[in-house]
Amino acid sequence: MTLPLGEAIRRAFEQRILSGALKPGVRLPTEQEIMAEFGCSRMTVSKALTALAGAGLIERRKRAGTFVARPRVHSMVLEVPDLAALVAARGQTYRFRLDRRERAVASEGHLAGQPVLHLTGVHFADGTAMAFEDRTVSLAAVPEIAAADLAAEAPGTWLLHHVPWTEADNRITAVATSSAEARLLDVAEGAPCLCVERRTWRGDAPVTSVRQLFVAGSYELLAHFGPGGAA
Amino acid sequence: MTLPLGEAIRRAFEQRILSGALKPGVRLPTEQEIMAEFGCSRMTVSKALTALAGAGLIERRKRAGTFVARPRVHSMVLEVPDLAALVAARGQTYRFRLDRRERAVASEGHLAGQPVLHLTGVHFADGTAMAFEDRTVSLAAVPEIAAADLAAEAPGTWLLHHVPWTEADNRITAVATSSAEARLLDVAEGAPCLCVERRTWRGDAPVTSVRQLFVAGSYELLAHFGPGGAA
DNA sequence: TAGTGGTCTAGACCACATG
DNA sequence: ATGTGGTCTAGACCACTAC
Repeated sequence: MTLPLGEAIRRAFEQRILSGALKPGVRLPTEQEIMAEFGCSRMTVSKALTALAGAGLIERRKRAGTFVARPRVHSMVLEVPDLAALVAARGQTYRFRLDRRERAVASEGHLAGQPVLHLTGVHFADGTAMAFEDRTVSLAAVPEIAAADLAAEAPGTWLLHHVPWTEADNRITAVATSSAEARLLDVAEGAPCLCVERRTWRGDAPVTSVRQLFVAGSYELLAHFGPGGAA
Repeated sequence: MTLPLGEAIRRAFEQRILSGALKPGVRLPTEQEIMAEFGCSRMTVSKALTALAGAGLIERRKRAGTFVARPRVHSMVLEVPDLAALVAARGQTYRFRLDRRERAVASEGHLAGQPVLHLTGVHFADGTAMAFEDRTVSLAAVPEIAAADLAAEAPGTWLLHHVPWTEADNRITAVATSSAEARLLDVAEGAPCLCVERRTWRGDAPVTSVRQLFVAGSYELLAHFGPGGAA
C-alpha cells in the first residue's frame, strides 16, 4: 500500500504532534524545508498542512510560520440518532403520539415573527413514554408540513426525510420535570431528564426549533473523538 | 473583498446545492466543464470540490463523476471545554478540591488490570459546588502524574496540558444524585445532574476514564453543525 | 477502453505580518 | 524590508470503474 505523498506528509506531522515529539506552540519547518525533507513540490506540502489546519492540529500564521496548536477545547463528534430508528434498532416498537398541532405566529426565539406550526407530543418505546417533545416549525421555510400526516410519522422524522437542514445548534442540559411534563412521561414530578434543545436553519432561514425531554435511563448521547471520527 | 477563485467556486456550488437548484443525487459538471465555466485551472476546481466533499455536500466517484450527496448524516460537533477555562471565562473563580488520591489496580473498565491512580474531587465556581468528578488514570500510560500537584491543577486540566490523547468516547446522560453525591454537591438527594462519562486512549493504550456529575443549571453542553462547524 | 477523478510538479505572483 | 503562507497555473501521469 503506497500512500499518496501528500497524505504521507499529513500523517507524518500528525504522528509527530500526537506522539508529543512536536509540542504545542512549537514552530514547524517552513514549507520550503518540508519540500526538501520529502522531496516534493510546495503545492503538495501546502495541501497536507491545510488539512492539518482544518483538523485543528496546527495553526498557520503568515510571515511567522506554522505552529502546533495549543490544546484548548476538544471537539468531539456527537451522534444524533433519529428516535424512531433508534428504538427500532433496540428491537422495540416505536410510536409517537401527537398531542397538539396548531398554527401560530412565533413570538420569540429564532423563529420570532414567522408563521409557524406548533407541535407537542410524546415518543413511546414499547408503549412506555420515553420523551416529550415541543416543536415549532416555520411554515415559511417548510410549507409542505401543513399537509403532512404527523400522526403516522413523528415531526422530527418527517423533517429529517423532507427538509435538508444546513446548520444546527444544540444545547444539552439536565432538568427536573415539571408536574405537567411528569404526567405526560408517567414519572414522578422533579424526576431527572436529559434535555436537548435544538435549532436548525437552511442557509439563513430558520427551519425549526425543538425541546426534547428524555426520561433518565431511556436515552443517552454518545460522542466520539479519534481517527475514525473525522473520516 | 475579492474572493479567492477556489473559494468562489466552492461557494457557488454550495449555494446551488443548499438552494435546491442542485438536488441530491444529481450529477455535477465534470471538472473540465467547471474549469471552462470559471476560466481557471483544474487544480483550483479540484481543491474546491475536495472541500465540498469534506463537508459532506458532494460525493465524488471515479469514472462516474461528482454528485450531490444524499440526505445528511446526523452528527454534530460537540465542544468539550476545560472546566477551569470555562469558569474563568464566565468571570468566576475556579477551584478544585481533591478529596481522594490513591493507587490501585483497576478491576474493571477499559483500564482493567492496570496500575492506576484513583482520584475524586469537586469543582467549584465562586465557591459553589458545580461538579463531582471520579477519575481513574493509568500509571502505565501517564507515569508523570504520580508527581503532579493535583491540588493546584485539576486532574482533567493537568491531563489536557500534559497528555495528548488520540481517541475518546463520551456517554452523556441525566441521573439523580445519590445521597453521598448530593452531600458533596450541596444539593437535595435525587436532584437532577448531567452525567458525562469519558474514556480516552493514546493510540491503543487506555489513558483515563472519568465520570463527571454536573449540577443541573450549572453546566450545559453545546453542539453545532454547519458550515462554520470547526469554529 | 475511454473518461473520470486523484495526485503531483515546477514554477509564479501576491498579501501580509513580523522582525 | 523580507520571508512567510495563500493562491493559482498549465501541464502531466496514474488508477479506477462504469460503459
